[in-house]
Amino acid sequence: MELIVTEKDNAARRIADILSDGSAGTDRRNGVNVYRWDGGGTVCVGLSGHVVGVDFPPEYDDWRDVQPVELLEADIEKRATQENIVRTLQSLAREADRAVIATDYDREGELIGKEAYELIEEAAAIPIERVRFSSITEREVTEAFANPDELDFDLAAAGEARQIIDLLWGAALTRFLSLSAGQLGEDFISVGRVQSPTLKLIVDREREIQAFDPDDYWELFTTLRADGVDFEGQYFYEDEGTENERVWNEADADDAHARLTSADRATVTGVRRRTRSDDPPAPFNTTQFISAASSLGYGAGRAMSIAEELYTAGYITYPRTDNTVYPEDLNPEALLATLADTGAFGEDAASLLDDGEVEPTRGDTETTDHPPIHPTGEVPGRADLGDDEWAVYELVVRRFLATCAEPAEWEYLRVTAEANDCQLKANGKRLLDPGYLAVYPYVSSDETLVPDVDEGSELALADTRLEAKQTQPPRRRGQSRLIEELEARGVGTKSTRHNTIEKLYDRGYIENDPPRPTRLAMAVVEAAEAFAEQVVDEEMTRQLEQDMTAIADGEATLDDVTDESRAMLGRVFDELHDSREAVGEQLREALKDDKRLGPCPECGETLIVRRSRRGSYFVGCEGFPECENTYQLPSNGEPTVMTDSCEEHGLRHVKMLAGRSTFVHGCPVCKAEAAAAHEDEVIGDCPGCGEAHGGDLAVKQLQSGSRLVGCTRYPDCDYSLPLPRRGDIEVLEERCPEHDLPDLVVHDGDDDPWELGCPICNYEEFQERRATRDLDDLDGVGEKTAAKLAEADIESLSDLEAADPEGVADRVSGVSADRVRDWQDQVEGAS
DNA sequence: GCAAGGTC
Repeated sequence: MELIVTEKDNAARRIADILSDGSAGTDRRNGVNVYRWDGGGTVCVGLSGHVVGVDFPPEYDDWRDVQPVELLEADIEKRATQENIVRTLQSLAREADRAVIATDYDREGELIGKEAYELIEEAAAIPIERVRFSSITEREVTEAFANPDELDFDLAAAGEARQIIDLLWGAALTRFLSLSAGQLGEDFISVGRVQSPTLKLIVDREREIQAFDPDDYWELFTTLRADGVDFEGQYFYEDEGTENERVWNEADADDAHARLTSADRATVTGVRRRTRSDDPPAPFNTTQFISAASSLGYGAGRAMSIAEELYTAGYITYPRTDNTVYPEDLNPEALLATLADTGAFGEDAASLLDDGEVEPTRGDTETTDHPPIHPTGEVPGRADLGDDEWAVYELVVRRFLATCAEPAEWEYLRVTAEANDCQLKANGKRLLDPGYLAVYPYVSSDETLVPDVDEGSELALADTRLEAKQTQPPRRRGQSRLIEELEARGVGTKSTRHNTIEKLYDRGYIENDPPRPTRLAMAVVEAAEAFAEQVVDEEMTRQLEQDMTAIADGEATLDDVTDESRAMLGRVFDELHDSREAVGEQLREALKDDKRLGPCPECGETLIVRRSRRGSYFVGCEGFPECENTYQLPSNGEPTVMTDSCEEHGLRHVKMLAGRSTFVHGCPVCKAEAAAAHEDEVIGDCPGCGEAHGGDLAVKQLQSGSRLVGCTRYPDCDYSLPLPRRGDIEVLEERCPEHDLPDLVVHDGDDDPWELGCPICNYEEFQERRATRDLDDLDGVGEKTAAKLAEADIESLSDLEAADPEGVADRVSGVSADRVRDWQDQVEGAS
């Protein structure tokens, strides 16, 4: 029997399909898909990326028992991280008489291949070959299998060196900083070769913003008119041969303003017209896809998770790729013809075919990993996808269409004029031929109208505006700009950059969007700059890339490179040794800063977020025990202190992080004052007390900001029904015939009022809805996944909540236990 | 409970 091993299940299925000519059957072993054909003579199994990982021996597990520097001398072991897959691979290997490694054609793929190689070798003494192909098409795959090669152990060793260096630096320095600051729980302080330079990029920009000193300047605009058309003219002047719009001196600006205001005509001094072509974009790699999706309002992580779903469903190609050149195998005419038969893109695709020969654009990067992201021949209908999935799918299709289209042609018209010794200019643009813009509406095709005028003609001039402005600090980069920057600097990979940014959010290093660094992040970067400069410097990645190339080329060994790296890290620890106290103090102070709100209204000391002995959060005064002032916080979520603050109390707002149900609590003093001013309004009898006690139900507002309908005998009776956190609650005259309670209405800003109705009926409905809400409300569950889950009797969110993750993973192909746990977290977050 | 890299 021949055993074929691929990097992922999806690739295994497609390769089995090609090599078996569609005859392969599927069975499952330990919850892993195995594809079999040739009467069982050939089997194909997919890994899930790395199925083994590097780590220190267990005796190094306790952070307090081990000096971080001791990790430098520790052995590094490989251990199975995906035991089901390892077991399946090894049992198949024992049945096989030869094996073929068909993992992805890149460095990490070679290492994953070597991991499979060693696992097979451990189980059976059989020959093992390697095949390489850069896209899973019939021609490439059959050709690769007809000419098998050997595994490239040097290339795999380059990847292993990276693993070892990343683990050593990351673990040792993370432990050192965490220990020095006394942060040992889940709030440890992490650093790493990729995350720390990424964080420094954000911190450096913040430093520029903080150091920025704005300058005043003025700009002047006026309305010009010719042939009954109004257009905008902007004042400019020439200084040493360059054209300037900004006037840096107020007296000069006032002078120009006076001269333009006193003029009512301008004479055209120049007309320049030129046409320029605007080339269609290159095919999508991961970074450009994330960037385009961001202009549709999707964050990097969300865009990638939708793309993965579309890929798993078979609608688009693999979404993690650096390649921006379509492979030879891709026949754009054939794909356009397929799309031309569909409703949504039919006309656009057909129009491109009508234009004659199709020559797709090429980007700068041609790699062997995967083709650029493009639609496959399987086209979903609009009803097969949710709104977000469709929007992203349409983006991928339209990008493909755009790459097959002609350039757009623009005409630019520049008119200059003179009025009372002042020069004015107007720039117009007109779309002569839309070209690719006709199929790619994500790029603006807005025109600016400037009428056709002749040199020497007269324009009417009116409405001169003098605008006082200030130079602006550099902007914070948004997630997609950061990812583009990381790619340009060679930091991280196509598969990890978006995760790195999410990790920075999770670790409390950045907040908001565009991300800004916390005080902790500033302190971590400062500490690293002072003592372990390499770990925040992207130069470390560049050096590592060079070293890996040397290993891959046989010019250095894994030991040469890792020994040198160990020595360098050893020198970092020599420096750090004496500074442990100072570093710890700096980090602890920054951590506190991130929790400080502002002055205590009682004593003038500082209010800070604290945690009670029972684990709940509250706001207390740093003047404790002299000042015992405290404020409650909501019970759900982790509090973080935001940068914007309450004008009345000068206190920073508090946000409660609770996954999808994250919300802004605001100023705790305002909330406490509102609760104190609120009078409980009795609306009926309490059904919880029974007749004996005769408690009443009232609309209550708590200090924590929560609102509820609860019993007036609280805490003796704790009957309560939840109410929304936002908006004004109005109690109506109408009463519920069943519960004898009044209907409630919530007024929230400009939106239509929200009719809650009777609070008991409303609560019952809410629970009902929650129990039956559709599964595909969840991130990462499309219709196909929902259908597969239904076969395992999981049809609602409450079914999912009650399910055993391991059991689901065993029964449903393509769904892991971790994935199920993610979904369960989402359900919990939403309730 | 550390990293980064695969994958889901």
